[in-house]
Amino acid sequence: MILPLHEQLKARVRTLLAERYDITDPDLSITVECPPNRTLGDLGTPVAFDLARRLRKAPRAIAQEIAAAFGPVPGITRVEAAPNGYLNVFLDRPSFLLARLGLAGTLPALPPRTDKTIVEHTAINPNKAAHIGHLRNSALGDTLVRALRFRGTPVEVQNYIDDTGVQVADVVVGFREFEKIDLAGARQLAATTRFDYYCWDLYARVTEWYAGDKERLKVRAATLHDIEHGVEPTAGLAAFIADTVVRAHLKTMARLNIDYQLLTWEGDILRLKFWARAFEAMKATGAVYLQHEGKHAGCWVMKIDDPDATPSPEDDDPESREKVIVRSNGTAVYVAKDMAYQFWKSGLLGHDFYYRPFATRMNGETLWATTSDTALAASEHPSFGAAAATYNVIDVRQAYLQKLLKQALGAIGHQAEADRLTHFSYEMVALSHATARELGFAPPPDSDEAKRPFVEVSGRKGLGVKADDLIDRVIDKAMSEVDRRQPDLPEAERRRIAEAVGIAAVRYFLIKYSRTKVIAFDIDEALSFEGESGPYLQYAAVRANNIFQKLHDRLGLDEAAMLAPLPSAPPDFLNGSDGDHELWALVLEASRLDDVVEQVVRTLEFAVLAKYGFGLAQMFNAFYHRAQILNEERDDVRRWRAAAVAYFRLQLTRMLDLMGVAVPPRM
RNA sequence: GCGCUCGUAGCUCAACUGGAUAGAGCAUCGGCCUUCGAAGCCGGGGGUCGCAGGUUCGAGUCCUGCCGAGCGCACCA
Repeated sequence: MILPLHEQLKARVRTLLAERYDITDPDLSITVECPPNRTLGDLGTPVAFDLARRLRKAPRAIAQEIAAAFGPVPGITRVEAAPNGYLNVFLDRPSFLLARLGLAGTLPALPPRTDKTIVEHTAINPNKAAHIGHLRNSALGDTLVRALRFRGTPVEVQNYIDDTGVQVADVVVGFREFEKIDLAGARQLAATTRFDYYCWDLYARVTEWYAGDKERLKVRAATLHDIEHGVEPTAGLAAFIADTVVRAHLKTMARLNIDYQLLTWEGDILRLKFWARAFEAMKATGAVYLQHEGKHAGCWVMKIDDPDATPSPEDDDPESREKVIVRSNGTAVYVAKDMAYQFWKSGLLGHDFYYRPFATRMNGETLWATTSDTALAASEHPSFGAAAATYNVIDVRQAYLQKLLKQALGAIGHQAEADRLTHFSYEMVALSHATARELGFAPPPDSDEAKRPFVEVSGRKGLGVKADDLIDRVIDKAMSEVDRRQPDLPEAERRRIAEAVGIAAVRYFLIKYSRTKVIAFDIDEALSFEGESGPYLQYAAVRANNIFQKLHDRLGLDEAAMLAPLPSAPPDFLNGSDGDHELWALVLEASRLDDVVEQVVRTLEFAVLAKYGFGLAQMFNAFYHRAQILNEERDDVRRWRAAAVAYFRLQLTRMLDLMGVAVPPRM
């Protein structure tokens, strides 16, 4: 872990700037970087560049003055001004490594974080099986949760269930209109088939059915009305479908080590009249007002204060600067429910759900769900909602609505909460043309679709790759690789390994791309276990494990015994006395995990985490080929190498855990 | 029409948010399994960073204008 040293370095530079140049500017930011190679230094800062104009001196001269005045700082052996003006710092290698392995000294701790943070992710309509687009959301969301927890932030993970929307209504229509299946029939079906897959196909058929005759949309409207108002038998059937599909989604996500603490059901928000509360707050603060004129006459509207969010395509008339929140018939629009939900998340609603146990989490704890039924309500439950900060993980197409949410918080007088609401936006997943062709989704040759750079996934059309199908394929492929390499292991063990490898492949694939980039999903790439892939990272960790395993098996040396003498061992080899800094470079790179996590949380760019893990694994693999441990005869060299490998393994394992990936004993 | 995002090697993507010689994977060509596992390692070839200006010690990164692509902008959800 390197961040404590960053802080020490910054503090020292700050003090020097104050002493020598009388610069006490509190917002002067001192950035600490990692120089491109170890001969230049271990940490570096371009601070002299920032001061060059202010001090009317060359950056190099400033860097030299700072270096000369630097003085002793624990953990730092040398400070140097590079010819180009960088101020570079060299660390005390042995004490750095020993402290991080817990063999000597202590690590300075960073202040604890206490602000409760809600992360909402997944939020798949509970009317069909999950597809790869949903997986991107969940993989990013879950990695965010893990990253926040890694740095000590208390997190509450929620999954929002839209059980009362048109998508569920459409499947209900399918069951009743052309399958003629009632609740009892649906139960029967759920007991005997892949219910979420069945709904996937049915949903696509309903979409086609509507397209055949627009009049049929009236059936949807009536169904939606019955669901919202609890009219049986429609409402009961809808509830059953949503419940069953949600449980299927949970199972799918659990395969990837993704789970939740609370399911928030839209139906409960409706029945508990959260919107009425939110509406009162918005009226009271003037955030919404009744429009009397123009095309929005009779509607309650909210002013859009951001001109780039003009909702009307035609022109810039005054009405286009407002968003309708309550229609002239008195019903609230879609985003209104989101506002009520968000007010609750931010602790501003003054009203709470009831809660019921829903399932058991992967760690054995209870997965809770909201309820509006007092008969189901548990008398004791953890407290939910009312967070200091919120992340909503939703794809970029919802950016406009998320902006409205933020504005609503500000408009009711809670700018601080608005500032701490983050829309974690990411681009969608489409299919590469090659994969679309392979799956039988190729668009007609001369169509507009065929000319686009990728083929769009559409749940509505049943066009896409189901999450479980992808996971099955990737695990099957991993299984055949494991069978080849580990024929002596029992089947169940090989299966466990294949699952771990498959998860690594899928999860790495889903976060390796920048979130602003559309993923043109390519099945061959997703199934690849070579090069920049999850299994590559696992493989490096497995190799590191094997070294210690072999040390134990062949020489009877366990890790502790191997490393214990190091505090009194000669440090020359780690210090690069032979001109080789490869070992130290590995240690330093491994230590950067906390720095990377900070960057990732700041920018929400999880591709950076993926690349870091890959680069670290690459560094280890190169080292592994060049340097022996088992057969190394120089005792101190062998022990320092073992120490570096131990630290690398620790850090890479932590990094993989941030992606929900485990390191198998073999693979 | 307005807004957001993207354009970097044959393909898919990076570049620590303005820093040191623009790097990886795949593909391709050539080496390395009697030494801790070849899901690996080493090396070669491959670049007008979409185009044109500008800002400054420094620009793939920032500003402006073009070109190309994607997405969004309802009294839908």
